[in-house]
Amino acid sequence: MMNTVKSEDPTVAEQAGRPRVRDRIFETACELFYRHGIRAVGVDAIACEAGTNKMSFYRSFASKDELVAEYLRFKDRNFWIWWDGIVAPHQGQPRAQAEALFEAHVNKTCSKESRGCGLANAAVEIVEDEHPGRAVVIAHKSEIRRRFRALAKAMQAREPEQLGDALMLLMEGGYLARLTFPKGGPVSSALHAARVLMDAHGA
Amino acid sequence: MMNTVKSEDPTVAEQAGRPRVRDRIFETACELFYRHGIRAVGVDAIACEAGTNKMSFYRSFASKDELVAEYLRFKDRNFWIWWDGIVAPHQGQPRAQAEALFEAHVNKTCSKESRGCGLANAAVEIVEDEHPGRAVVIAHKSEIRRRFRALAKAMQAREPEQLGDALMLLMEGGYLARLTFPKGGPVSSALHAARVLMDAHGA
DNA sequence: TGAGGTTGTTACCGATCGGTAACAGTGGCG
DNA sequence: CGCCACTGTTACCGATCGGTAACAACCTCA
Repeated sequence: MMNTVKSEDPTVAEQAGRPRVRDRIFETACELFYRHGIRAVGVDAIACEAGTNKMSFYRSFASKDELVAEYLRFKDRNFWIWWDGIVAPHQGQPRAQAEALFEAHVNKTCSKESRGCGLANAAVEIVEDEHPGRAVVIAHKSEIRRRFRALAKAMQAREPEQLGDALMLLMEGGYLARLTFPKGGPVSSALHAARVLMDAHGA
Repeated sequence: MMNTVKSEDPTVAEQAGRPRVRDRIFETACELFYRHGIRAVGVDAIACEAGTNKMSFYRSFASKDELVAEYLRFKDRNFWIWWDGIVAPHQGQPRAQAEALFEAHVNKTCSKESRGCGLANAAVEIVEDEHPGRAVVIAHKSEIRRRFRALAKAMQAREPEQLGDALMLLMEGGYLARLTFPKGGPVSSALHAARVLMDAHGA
């Protein structure tokens, strides 16, 4: 009754050795949400696609909105892991970091499976302020802005806030454009545009 | 029985003196779709908000998808009327035209009621290729790209395709950013960024 | 062996989805 | 007046939405 070796504490169990049902559901939900949109995917569809049923779903998640919020937090975490991984090899060289970011961004966004940015898409779909996912989206985009501005400042660019915002607009625009254009869309020009902007700002 | 003065031909009636029900429904639908999103608004809500009922709705529109497509065509027409109106005063001066476009874009997108671009939002919500609205969105965004590139070429800019794409990314990014940021968001920097880009391309 | 926790299964809830049938009322115009 | 187009009303359809109750099967571990 006291301490067994595994899975006694629910909070520990949630992040550790939890068998698989919850993980399968979550993984399936992430893919469906990203590919088809949040509102377009129902709880039944998620559970079914994950090889289980709705009841098991609600044994693992309090509500669909809560799952959506968790999906968005997952996307957020992954994004910054991606960002940090791109930036790391060029530590202390903000200009090179920005270029690497845009090169990776173009590659990622041009890939066949890309449906833009899941968090940006959620910004379109989730309008209600009370939705638990809305705060995640806002925090994510605010952090992007902050980092781009910090990057511009580190480059010692003239008008770093303007440059940072401009870089962010380029990236966000690429995500959006990917939804209507196939691989050869305007996103392809993002890296070039970013370079031109940074040059012009003396960075 | 032959030609009376009004409303004998259904196709004429549809675009001319049709009393008001259809128009009220359509107007209401446009506002609700833009404010809350397409998937979030049901037929019942539209009809009710327009002061009528679902039956009258389906007497005027073949289906919700068809109404959505008409909404998007409406947004498309309005956009080009806006664009042409901004561009007209600076005929023959492509650089001034582009600047006027971005100034107006910033103003429009920063307004309190703005929810970005209805067509871009639809690009997120409508995933199915068969949806009658999807083609409208794709055509709209393709035309935007074409016009920006043409504008860049008219400026005699270096690498006009790249500049045109970059300007488009800036504008689209502004639409997207508006969904997460209040008035003072990154959109504010769009005009400045566009100027810098055009300068750098020798336009 | 026995107990507890995790699953699968089935049926159900009220609400809403997009869409339709049938009928009553109303207005304009010949 | 009488016709007819338009509108409102009500009730309904099958499907799906998010969410729950109750019970049987299972696996693990003591």
